[in-house]
Amino acid sequence: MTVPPASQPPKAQLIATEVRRRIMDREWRQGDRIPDEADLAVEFGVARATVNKALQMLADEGLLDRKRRAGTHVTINPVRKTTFSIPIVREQVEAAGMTYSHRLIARRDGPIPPQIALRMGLPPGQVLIHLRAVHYGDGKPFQFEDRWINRTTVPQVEGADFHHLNANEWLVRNAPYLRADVDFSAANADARDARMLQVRRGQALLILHRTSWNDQGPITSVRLACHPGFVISAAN
Amino acid sequence: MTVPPASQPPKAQLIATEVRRRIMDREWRQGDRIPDEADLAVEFGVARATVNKALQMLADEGLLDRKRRAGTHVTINPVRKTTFSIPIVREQVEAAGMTYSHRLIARRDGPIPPQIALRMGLPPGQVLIHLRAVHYGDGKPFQFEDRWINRTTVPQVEGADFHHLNANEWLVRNAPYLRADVDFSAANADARDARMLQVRRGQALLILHRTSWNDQGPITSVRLACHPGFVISAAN
DNA sequence: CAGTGGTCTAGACCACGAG
DNA sequence: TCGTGGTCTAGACCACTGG
Repeated sequence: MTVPPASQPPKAQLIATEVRRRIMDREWRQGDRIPDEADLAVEFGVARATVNKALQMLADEGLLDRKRRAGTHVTINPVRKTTFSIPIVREQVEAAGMTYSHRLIARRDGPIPPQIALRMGLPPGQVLIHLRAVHYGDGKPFQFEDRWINRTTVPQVEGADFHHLNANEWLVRNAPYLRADVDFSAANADARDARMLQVRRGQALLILHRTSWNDQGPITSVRLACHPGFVISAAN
Repeated sequence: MTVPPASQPPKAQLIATEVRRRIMDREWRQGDRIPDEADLAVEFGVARATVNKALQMLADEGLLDRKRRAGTHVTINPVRKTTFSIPIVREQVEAAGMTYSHRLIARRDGPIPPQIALRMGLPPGQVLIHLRAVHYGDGKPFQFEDRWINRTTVPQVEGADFHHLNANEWLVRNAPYLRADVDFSAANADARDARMLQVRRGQALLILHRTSWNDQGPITSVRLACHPGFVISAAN
């Protein structure tokens, strides 16, 4: 594969693309072992480190399996990883050309229910800060948030005012996390969901549960009930 | 007594961890500019390339913003990217300790509805292969699949028998894709969903839409209706 | 313009694990 | 055991973009 003159894309990218093409075109088939880095470096006329970078990218994508000594193989079941980012509600609303607003419904201390305790890895009944809020786009409910915040790991939370800056944005700016779990599910709107989101009871809602930790322990766990029509997209 | 050097984690990892710690501990705050690669290389006693690798990892995580000339800054809104992989149904069922089976309900040609046409970027009404199948765990419905396959980009599909190997696995092995879209939403079970999944009408279902392309065009577009209780998890 | 990250190289040593 | 990928280095040139 020759690269005519000065190439715009980085060589590692070009090599990755070429390898992808060979896989797509079945020159290298599922399960096949491909040439080792040194050989490819010679073929492409680059340093081995460059080939290494290209192949690592493809391995990250899930297209290649790499093992020392065993070499690099085309993945049998190329179940590719997909990445997405949970959008900040406000940004999502504004991206849709609507005006964002939110309303803090309640903020009080309370004992965490078992399900939340399980998610956060805390003893059930431990008292955390409990928030409820609704996010609006052009005045229409967009997302209903039910959140628990652990003051042990985020002591500064005591002074935070969530009426103007919403909890998510405050946390994101004031309590960096190391790790987070997210899961998606569906649920029929219960009475409260229905009231908050102004939908009928039983309406199918996309539910997002998210829990985050720092090195001290769990920071926050939130259940987001999304208005129908809300869609989470990802690509790759 | 000499110190056994043998550092298990790669230096780039250690540096990434240390930088993460400095951000967590607010030594470097949101928006701050951090020292440039050359300085960090001196501080940590490594080559600049090693620092570069570490910082790129953190930038990929969304923790740092890097720009030429402007330097590296701690992200203001550290909205971190999350990665997940759509599990192969069979693997998911088996991971739960259940026995997987599936049933092909229908396979026939048909014109694609507008919504699918939009997703695939094909003209509405174009005739594709239309499949319906149900995936079971221990004989109980787990997922209901409604799929369209484009024989133009996957001519080999004509000879495929989806009774024994399900369409997803056949495609994954026989039609490598370059790009895929996924989205999540929620819907109330309609009559067909309810029948296929053996749930009551109106039950909230997690819906997954997935469309994939190769260099020839769209390969397949599928709607997966998941049995209640089904959860998609991601982490970071 | 010049400082900063982006990329590449040639060479080296090492760790893992298949055979 | 020893081939293969994992990682690191020191040095270099380049591309972008802020000031």
